[in-house]
Amino acid sequence: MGEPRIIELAPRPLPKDLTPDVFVAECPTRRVLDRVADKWAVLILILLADGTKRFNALKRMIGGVSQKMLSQTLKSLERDGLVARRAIPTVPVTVEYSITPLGRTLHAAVDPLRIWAETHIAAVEAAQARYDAEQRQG
Amino acid sequence: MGEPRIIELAPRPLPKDLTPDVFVAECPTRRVLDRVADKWAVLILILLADGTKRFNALKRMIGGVSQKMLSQTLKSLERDGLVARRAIPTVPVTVEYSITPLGRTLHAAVDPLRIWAETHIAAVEAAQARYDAEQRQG
DNA sequence: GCTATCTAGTCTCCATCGGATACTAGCATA
DNA sequence: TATGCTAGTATCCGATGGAGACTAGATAGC
Repeated sequence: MGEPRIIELAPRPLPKDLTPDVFVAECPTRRVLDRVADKWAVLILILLADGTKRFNALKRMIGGVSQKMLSQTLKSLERDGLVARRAIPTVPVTVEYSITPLGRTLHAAVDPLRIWAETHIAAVEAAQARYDAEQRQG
Repeated sequence: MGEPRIIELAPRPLPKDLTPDVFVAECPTRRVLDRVADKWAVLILILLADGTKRFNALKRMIGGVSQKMLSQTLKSLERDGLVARRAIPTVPVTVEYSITPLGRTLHAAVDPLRIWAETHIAAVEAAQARYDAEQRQG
């Protein structure tokens, strides 16, 4: 239990061919997609793209995130090379998280998701209302 | 347990202001982002954007998906108005799933994620190897 | 002097989530 | 008669995620 899963070196079955394919469960790209299609990762990346932030600042800005998930997600993002962690030996110690160049390329792919949610929210809620009404009398 | 969670009409606290903000846990846009930043939803949308498909076809194409998650995710996507379900009364019954116009707008926002995973996989794996090596020697 | 507070987490407990497996119906095929 | 097809559902159990207590070491307040 001292070892969080992300530290474990998972046995990595080599892909049969060299074409990356997210639809193959064992493909490394699929593992990356699994990690990246994650609400906390998306929210953290969007915030850090806007500037370096400290742990508790992120915690305050992301409504509903637990310390455990924030800590876990940041560690994964750091391992994936998307986020950089810098500990400053003050008392108490402060830790700064910033986005890396690689992380910035992912942010470009991820921010449209936030935009989409914010612009199409009305259409989604309308669809849900329609669906629920049909279910009740259907 | 007969009622899956997506059917429940969750008590929906009204947002204090009218600005959608995914960082607020109670904001409807956040709920949408939570649903949409999901690996199965992403993979299903990408496949259906390419053409109408049947349940078992999707199951075969998406490596590692369980029937339960496929069925649940399709139902959610249908409720959100992103996917249309058509049951054809053959024997045995066949069911066709297709993407809606709204779903197509989301697909445009989601496909870059797949592209990103497939193009940056090498950089991510390199970062992971670097991180793991550092961890081992402290 | 004693207590509270700040930081960035970790630890433990528990509810929920997701995966594996078995099962359903009704007809076609071997 | 047994087997397979369809599109799921029911059930069990392990993995995941959230709530809250707890850690260190220095500082500020009473």
